[in-house]
Amino acid sequence: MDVTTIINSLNDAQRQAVTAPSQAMLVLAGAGSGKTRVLVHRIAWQIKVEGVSPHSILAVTFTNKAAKEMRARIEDLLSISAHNLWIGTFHGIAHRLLRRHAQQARLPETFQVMDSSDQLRVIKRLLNTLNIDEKQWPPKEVQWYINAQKDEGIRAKHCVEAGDTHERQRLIIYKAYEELCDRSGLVDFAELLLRAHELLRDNADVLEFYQKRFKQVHVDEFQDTNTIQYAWLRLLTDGNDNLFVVGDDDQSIYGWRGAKIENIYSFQQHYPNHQVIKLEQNYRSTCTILKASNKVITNNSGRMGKELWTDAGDGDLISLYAAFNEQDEAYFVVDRIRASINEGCLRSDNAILYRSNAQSRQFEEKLMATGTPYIVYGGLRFFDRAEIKNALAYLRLIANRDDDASFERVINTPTRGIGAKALDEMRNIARDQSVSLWAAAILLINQRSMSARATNALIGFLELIKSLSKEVEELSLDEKVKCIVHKSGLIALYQNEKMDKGEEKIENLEELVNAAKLFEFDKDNEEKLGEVDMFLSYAALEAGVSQSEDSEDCVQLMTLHSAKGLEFKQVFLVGLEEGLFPSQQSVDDTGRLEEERRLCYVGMTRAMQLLYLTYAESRRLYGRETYPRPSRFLREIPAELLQEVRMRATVSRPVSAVQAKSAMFQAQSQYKLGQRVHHAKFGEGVILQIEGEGAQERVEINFKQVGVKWLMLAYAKLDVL
DNA sequence: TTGTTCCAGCTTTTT
DNA sequence: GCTGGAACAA
Repeated sequence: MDVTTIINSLNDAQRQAVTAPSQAMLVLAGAGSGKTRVLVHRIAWQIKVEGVSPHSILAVTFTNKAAKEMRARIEDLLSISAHNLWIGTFHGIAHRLLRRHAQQARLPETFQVMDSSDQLRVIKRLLNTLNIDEKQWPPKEVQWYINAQKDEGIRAKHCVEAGDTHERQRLIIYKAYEELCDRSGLVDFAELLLRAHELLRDNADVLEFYQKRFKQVHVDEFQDTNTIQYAWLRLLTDGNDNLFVVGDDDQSIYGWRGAKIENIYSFQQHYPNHQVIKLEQNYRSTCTILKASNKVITNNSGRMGKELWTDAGDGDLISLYAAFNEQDEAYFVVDRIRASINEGCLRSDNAILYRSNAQSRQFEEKLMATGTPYIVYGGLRFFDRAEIKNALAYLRLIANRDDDASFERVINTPTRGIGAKALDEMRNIARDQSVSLWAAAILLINQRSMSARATNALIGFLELIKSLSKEVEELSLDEKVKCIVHKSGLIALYQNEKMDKGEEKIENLEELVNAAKLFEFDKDNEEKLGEVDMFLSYAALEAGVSQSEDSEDCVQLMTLHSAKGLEFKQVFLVGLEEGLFPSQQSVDDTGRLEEERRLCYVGMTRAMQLLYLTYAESRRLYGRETYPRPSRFLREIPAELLQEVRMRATVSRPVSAVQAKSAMFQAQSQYKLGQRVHHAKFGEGVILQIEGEGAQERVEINFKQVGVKWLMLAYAKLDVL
């Protein structure tokens, strides 16, 4: 293996980071500076040059996508299978540790991972049994509180008793929730992390084992780690000085869910021998885009300090469009996107980024109306869909009859005459005798206290699960799922539902069977799990095949948060208005406002070639017309880097203003209406219309061969005939 | 058990 | 102004 393949493609700073001797290292990597590249090459370097066994390397990311990408790139670079390399998300790694050491973590071998909606259900049920009013204690808030405590590493027993009644009540709920989860072997996301931390903290032998095993520990997006994640990393690397972290304080946008930028500062204290390397050369954007982004982010205080630069040219100015309203904003954006597509851009070269999900609708409508394929990221994930959760609950219940959450979920889905009353009875029995709902159901039947009809319905359900268990025993995973989905009556249930919706659900269930078929079961997995359990964990920890992963070329719509880590040729950053972006809730809190500003920075630095910023002068919000002021972030961009696409003074008379403007541009343009031109690809044609100015100037041409097209003059190389 | 009506709420989101 | 959930009636 030639070392040069690992370091040749790197710049000086990158190479320095990759080839540094083992020590604590903080790589401050600006947007588009090759962050993942450094991580991948660092790991490759350690394996190939330092002779570290892949077995001794740990790499932690935040998303499954990032983990997958990193693994693929390492395999690609080294042409080896990175199979025994531990690369995963914090949650995935924690899960693995807990499976391997369930006993020492004081968990049952069969513990189940809950996702957030499972957690919410459990909390609702808990409040119910505690006779606590949901009005006074919104389950969402309780969930938020519990997770926040766990993210800080705080157990109920650590909280100081006393305080006001509200405080005390909250603690009672937290405590009861912990007990309930322990009793039924349920682990939520935050618990995975906290438990994994406690496992290492309280078991010297386990800790020593992993400290010895992991010669090198790498962390991606370090600025997004929360208290407990960082504490866990410190335990793991304690005394070894082998923590290699990559992050960007300017891209920390998850403070609201517990991420601590401070971890970057603490790192420097906790690892006194550390080295800091800044990656400031940007390989993504034009100089103009970088200048503007740098300028915006300098308004934040307490930065580590970092300024991106590039070899690339200035590129086009940033376009600013003041829309009349949100409709007009959408028209403008879609119009520009279509123009770029006509010019040969891929649809997926275009991204519309917004602050909040609700904003996507206008753009969707306009894209739909023009027949432009698009994809909206975010929203409901595959394994979060109700029909999928129902099917998985059957699968769970068959694997483990004491899984109360699953039991409750499917006992009357589809409806089989077991109502709230019977269920209440079972819950009471289960609580009084500390048994599972399944056992309680059997006791209830034997009591003969219910009507014959209810009893029979209950017996029917238990028999169904029993017979399904038997039937499914010998089948392959996908056949199991298929059988369960049909025999449980789920398919029949959705067939009777109102046409369109039910059909989609059935399709999703079929997709689930397909996912089971494609699921690669690793027999020698380190967690020592069976195939079904492995699949269930996968369902809980991975987003899964997001909404029909059509690889069709699509315009990309997403929130600024989900755009992190991505890049696009053309970016439309929309809704730049006070109250929307920055959001209303953050304007009077400096800390939160700075996070909004980082979000803006993230958004701007996604753009490779062209950046459009738009805002609306009037916007319907919650049914009311609002007249927001342009976002303060716009004022932070130097005017010389901006070009206004529409004069603000023309608001009152939009129609005539546009006409006047187009007349004005026609006069300036080097092209004239009716002029004959030649295009390299489309051949000869005649100019029908001219619009825009500067980089945005575009013309409509009637080509002899290919018909009428809109072309951006900045791209199109036209010869006047 | 199902359908209707009424009412609150409404950033960002991965695991 | 719309959506989802809960409460209620039939």
